[in-house]
Amino acid sequence: MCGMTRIDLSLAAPSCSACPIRHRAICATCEDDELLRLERMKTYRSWRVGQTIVMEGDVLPFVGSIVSGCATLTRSMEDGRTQMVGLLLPSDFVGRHDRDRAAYQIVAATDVTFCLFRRAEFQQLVRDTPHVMERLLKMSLDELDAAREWMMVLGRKTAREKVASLLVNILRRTATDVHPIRAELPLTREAMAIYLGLTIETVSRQMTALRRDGLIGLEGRRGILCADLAALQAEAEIDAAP
Amino acid sequence: MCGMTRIDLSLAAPSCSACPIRHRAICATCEDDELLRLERMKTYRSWRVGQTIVMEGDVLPFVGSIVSGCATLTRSMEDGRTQMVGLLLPSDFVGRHDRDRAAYQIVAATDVTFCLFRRAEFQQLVRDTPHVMERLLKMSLDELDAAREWMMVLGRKTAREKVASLLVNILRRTATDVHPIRAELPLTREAMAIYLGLTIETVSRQMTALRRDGLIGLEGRRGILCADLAALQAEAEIDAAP
DNA sequence: CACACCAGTTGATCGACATCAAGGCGCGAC
DNA sequence: GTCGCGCCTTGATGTCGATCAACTGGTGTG
Repeated sequence: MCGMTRIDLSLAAPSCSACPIRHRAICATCEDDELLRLERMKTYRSWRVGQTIVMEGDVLPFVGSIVSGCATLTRSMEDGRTQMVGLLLPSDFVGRHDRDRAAYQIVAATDVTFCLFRRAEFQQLVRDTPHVMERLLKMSLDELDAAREWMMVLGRKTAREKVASLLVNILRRTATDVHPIRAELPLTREAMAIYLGLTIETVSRQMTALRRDGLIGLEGRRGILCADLAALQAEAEIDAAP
Repeated sequence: MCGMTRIDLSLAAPSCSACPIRHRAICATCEDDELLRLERMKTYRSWRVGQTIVMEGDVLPFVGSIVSGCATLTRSMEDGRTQMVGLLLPSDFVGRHDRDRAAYQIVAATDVTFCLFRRAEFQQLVRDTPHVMERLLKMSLDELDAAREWMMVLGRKTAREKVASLLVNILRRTATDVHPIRAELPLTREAMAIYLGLTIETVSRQMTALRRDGLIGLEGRRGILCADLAALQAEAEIDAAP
């Protein structure tokens, strides 16, 4: 931290129509005139890897979408035990339109850029525009389903299955479609451990074991390769049906 | 099951204005004229303890609210490992207005009564009535927060903390306010284990240990007493701030 | 170049919870 | 009554992942 060059990470917000998350984020169902309203409301803001965006309980005067990069939602107990409860990737929505305090700590897992709206303005938009509210509802219900899937992982899977499940998720969401498929892990081993309810050492051992068993390949610290996603899915005990 | 008397558990639906969950369920923000519309749409239906209401993947043509009793949402892996992902108590909402298949198995944990709406009709209601959609959104976001709290329990808490956390939740939601406070557990030891990612035996041992340590009292199989909820909360490592 | 530092890996040991097994208690059937 | 059956408790043993500890390789620094 000390010695880090202080820089302005605010960016001029580009046009919504050229936005990489235009068709997946909260704005997916908006018409051109509504996009104009959004463009007048929105602000882009970026954080460097490792920076804390908000602490648990802090006032969070914004809501918004991840445009690029990756951030984590975590909760901590007084003795330091920490659990990740959300992994934010591009197009994911952050914050509650009806609450002004963050229930979770939000940290930049990589350099990350958000498209933000002031809470009060966004709340008005939601009330004026039923299809935006419905979009928000749909995205919230999808997140709830993801959280429940994750509860299965945390409650019942072995360490090997947990690690395989996380890798499958990341490969599915971010992999290139060349063969073997390849993805860049947005998480350190520590963040993976916090995600999975494990320790760093166990994550590391399971990664090594999956590589030894020929299920994945490792390229440096962050690169993962997979020649047979179905085999890795089987290891994760994920139902074949998508 | 065999030999069980087959009975009709459908009930005439009473007036919404006399409904026990009138001010907490999806209808909480409805005016009188809207209640009339709901009364024309709704059907009451009951299930006996232990009955499966829907299986994972089944078509679920209804959505609705729990009026009385308790039901569980669970997911299972092919080898039989099972995790509870939702605990439904009176006023909780079940089903997605925009999906017609159940993502989870739903089972009656006690005798249970639902107030149901046909999916298509309910979806129309939601689209006609923005404040109902907002209510549904708020309830979904609250459920998401509860799921994330639960992820902390599953990922990081010890068996003792897990059991204490569950007891605190149930005492807070259903206890009488006499002293010592008292609640009826809506779950068997097995259901508690499936909720907490533990085995029956571990749940039983932790219940015994909490009783031995004077933190709770047990009355038969289902009754629990607690003279000092703050002490039990401390045991659960729940932040004091509500 | 030597050094520190950090993320990650690997090994040895420990302990919490799972597993396997036996027995208790309440309750309905006959 | 007593038999059988669910649900629960308790005990003995096993095992997976945590913990403690040492080490590696890459990167930045004086």
